[in-house]
Amino acid sequence: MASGPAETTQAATDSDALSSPSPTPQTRQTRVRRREGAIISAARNMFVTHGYAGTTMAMIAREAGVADGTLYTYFENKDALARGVISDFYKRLTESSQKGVDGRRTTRTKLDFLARHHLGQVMDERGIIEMLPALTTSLSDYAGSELYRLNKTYVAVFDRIVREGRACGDIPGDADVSVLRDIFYGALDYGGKSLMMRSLRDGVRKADMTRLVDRLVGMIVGTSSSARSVADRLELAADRLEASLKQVENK
Amino acid sequence: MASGPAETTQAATDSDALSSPSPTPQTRQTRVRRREGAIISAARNMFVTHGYAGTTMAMIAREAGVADGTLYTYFENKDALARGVISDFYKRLTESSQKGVDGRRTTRTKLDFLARHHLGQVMDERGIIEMLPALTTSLSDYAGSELYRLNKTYVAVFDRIVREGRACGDIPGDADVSVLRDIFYGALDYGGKSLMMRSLRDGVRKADMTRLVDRLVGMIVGTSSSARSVADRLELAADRLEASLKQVENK
DNA sequence: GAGACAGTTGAAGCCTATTCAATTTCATCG
DNA sequence: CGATGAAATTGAATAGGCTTCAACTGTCTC
Repeated sequence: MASGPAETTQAATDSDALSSPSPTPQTRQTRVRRREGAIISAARNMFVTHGYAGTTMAMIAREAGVADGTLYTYFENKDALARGVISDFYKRLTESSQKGVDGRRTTRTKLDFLARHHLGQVMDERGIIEMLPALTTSLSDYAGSELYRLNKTYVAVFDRIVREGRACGDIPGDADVSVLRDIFYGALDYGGKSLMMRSLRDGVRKADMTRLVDRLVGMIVGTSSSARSVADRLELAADRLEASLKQVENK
Repeated sequence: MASGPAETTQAATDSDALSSPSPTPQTRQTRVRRREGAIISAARNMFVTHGYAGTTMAMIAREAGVADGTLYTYFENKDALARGVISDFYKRLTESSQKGVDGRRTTRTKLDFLARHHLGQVMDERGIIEMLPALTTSLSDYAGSELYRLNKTYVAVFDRIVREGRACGDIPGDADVSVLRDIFYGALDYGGKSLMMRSLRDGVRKADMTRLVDRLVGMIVGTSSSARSVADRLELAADRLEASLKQVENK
């Protein structure tokens, strides 16, 4: 009881709260939406740091500043809450990916950006995506789920690049797009785990990431490294520099 | 109580029980080992059909024909039991992979076999490997675990093929083996999931698997499909024929 | 056959997801 | 401005599954 007029302190994560800068005239609906954001954010924090099994609903409730029971007015159960966190992740990932891809000119630089971005995001919030298998008892119900739809939307970013790249002759061969997609995302997910394991020993090595991405993208667009245009190489170098700078600034 | 002198019905999986064909003179030790096999086998069945979260220790105990408490004399807890199942899987996988690879002559046919074998095994016992993320709260404790060691032993099969292939000029380029490994297994795991999803709609398509494997292996050994030797192509065709035959015979 | 002991048992304890009756909040209306 | 009721919230009670452990059983040794 008590707890005052719900002081949603943690609500302001960064995703979609804060839309109305006015402090008082919150309608009930916006407050509810804001609280949902707080719950998802709290759940994400807990899941990322303690894993799915290691976080209790009570932990999430405490972190979100609500009572245990409140969680169940927003999500049917723990699984559904985890799915909500994954959905949120996919949405952010798709949007930022598409935005970054749109800012690149050539097929190679688009793929290069997409690969680095995917790796970075998945490594940052590792554990989010890894919850997925645990939530998917049968493939057949996953096939009809919202998560599957969101995943399809996300990988569509890659599919478009490949189709356009093929149309303008950048991507040789006639392999099915789905094959290239499997190779691309499979290698990135697996490689991301490898990179994290290695970074435990040797610290994060940008060079390792670059080697993987170069080889992978090189396998898809036919040209060997030496055949890249000067413009391409400059653009890629700029990308990498910016990424490194951003990392340095965050420290 | 009762349950008689442990009738380990389910024990005879195929892995490592049955070593002594004599029926009566079981020493206490062999009975214990056999029972451990029965428990792992029961757990595997339950995990594969109901998933990790969906199977209770009581279910496993019933399937194995033991009391709930007995499970804890063999495995510390549910997680450890799941790890035992995965260990067993890796051991069988490594052995059968190495055996198959040893029976192939060229780099390409070795890789081709390894890819198909991995895909087939992972698809058959899908869910086993997928439990892994749920059991790995922190990367750092995974790095020191038996599972990590077993995984390294398994992928060493691939590593050897690559090193030998490079030595005899079959594999061009100077990319780090770890990069190729990430691409190889990543693409197979991700592709395996894709194949299973698609097979829900269209039924299993051998052709889809072939497309993925051909492309993937082709990316590693440099030669394009047209440049393969006749002997290679014959051997590959024989492999595929035999695999298909085995499937038909099993029905 | 007695003693020792590894292996087994299953009911009890504990922890956590989930429910739900009671309470509080708040937009609306007289 | 207070009354009204729907929506939202609460947290104690419930239920179910993992894990423990004191008692028991079968086997081996002398």
